[in-house]
Amino acid sequence: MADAPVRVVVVDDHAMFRSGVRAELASAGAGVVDVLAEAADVDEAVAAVQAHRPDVVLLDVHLPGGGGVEVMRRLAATETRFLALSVSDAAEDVIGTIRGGARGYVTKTITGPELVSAIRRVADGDAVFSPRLAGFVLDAFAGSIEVAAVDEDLDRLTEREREVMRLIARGYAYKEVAKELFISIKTVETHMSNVLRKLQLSSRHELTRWATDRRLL
Amino acid sequence: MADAPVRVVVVDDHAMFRSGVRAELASAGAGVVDVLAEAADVDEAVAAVQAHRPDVVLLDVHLPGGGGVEVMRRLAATETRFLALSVSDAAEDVIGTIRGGARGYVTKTITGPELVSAIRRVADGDAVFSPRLAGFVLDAFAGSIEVAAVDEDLDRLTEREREVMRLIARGYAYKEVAKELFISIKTVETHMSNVLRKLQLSSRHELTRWATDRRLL
DNA sequence: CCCGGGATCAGGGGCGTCCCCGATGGTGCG
DNA sequence: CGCACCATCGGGGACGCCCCTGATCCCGGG
Repeated sequence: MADAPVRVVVVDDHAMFRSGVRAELASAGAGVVDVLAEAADVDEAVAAVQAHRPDVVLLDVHLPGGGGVEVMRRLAATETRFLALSVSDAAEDVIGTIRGGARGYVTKTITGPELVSAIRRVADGDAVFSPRLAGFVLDAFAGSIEVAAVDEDLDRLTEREREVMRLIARGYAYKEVAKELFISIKTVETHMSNVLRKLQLSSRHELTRWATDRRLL
Repeated sequence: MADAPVRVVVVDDHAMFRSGVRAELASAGAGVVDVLAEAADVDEAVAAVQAHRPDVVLLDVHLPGGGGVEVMRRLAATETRFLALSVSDAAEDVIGTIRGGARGYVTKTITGPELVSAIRRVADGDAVFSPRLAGFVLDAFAGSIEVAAVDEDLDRLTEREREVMRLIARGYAYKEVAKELFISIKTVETHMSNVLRKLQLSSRHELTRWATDRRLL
């Protein structure tokens, strides 16, 4: 337990959240986790890591300047380990981040002590996932061909079509989607028609199953 | 690793499956897991456990004579530990079995070595769950009030209503449910109307989400 | 400058969903 | 026997879903 402190850089675009992380880590006691620096976007993150050479980077997934994946790409040469810390538990984000090189992925619902534990385990070379995520991360790697096919299909959707698709898959009625996106019902119908055609599905029910099977919600 | 062998009774109504379990456990080597007896229904299981006093009972959930839960109820006085082994990963089965006193629950997709490991861990007093199941078992206990409420709601449905409910929740159209259950569409509509009213839901989409949230599929 | 693609919208039609009303027969219970 | 409950079915209606045709606007590439 009384090893050398783990040296950490915290990357997140919300200052409030960075403060919270810093406070939680500090309350674990001095000499357990040492926050060397913080960063709020991709450029700052790269600079901070190159300057401080931390053991672990706590990395937000959604980050101005390209996201956490971009940070990892530009620091691929270093031997720093990345622990993704995100509000999202969508498969797109998780799989993408792991592929980008993260050694772990936990959601922001994590408690302070759990985070400390996760950081130490990543520093030791372990992979750490939130319990909910572990299962489908393994599934995704077991069936990685299928995941690739999904991404291909998903790429054929436009941004607007993806928005509509997500809401429909969650059970929104066309009317509700229209209100949510400030567009007409008819426009929603058009987008949905395109979505179903591009994904080769024939009803919103199949879409729901398609999306839940792939944890896109 | 070289502790005393774990003494086991295998309970399952399929002889073929019992043979498979026995073979897999034997291939782990002599003196690791010792299969004392097999049983194919509730009465046999109770008798076998009382006769052999095993460390662990490998217990199928769906069993003629009342299911695995009944076996555990009638053996509650013993200090035997139960490891449920089932094809089902439905929440109803998992939660019910755990409540009945099982110390673990693994699905039949498990490999031989994993099963050996699971048996040893249960014998040592650990709780063992298939990765997919661990998450929602914990969820269920965290929100056990809600689970109780679910069961209460479910109990208010008749058998026929539950059948219809399951099919609808899986995305079947009324017409398809009718064909599947050899009844008229109108009857399906009546049942669905009752289901929605009893569960205080207002659409088949809410029903789908309700069911998937609780893993009733 | 035209052409393609994306986003927006409209009308109309076929079918699915969900509700209202009502009806029949079976079954168990006091 | 009367009564409650269940399963079964029907008509009809309001609205949702999905498709088709067709239209406008904007934007970027050849």
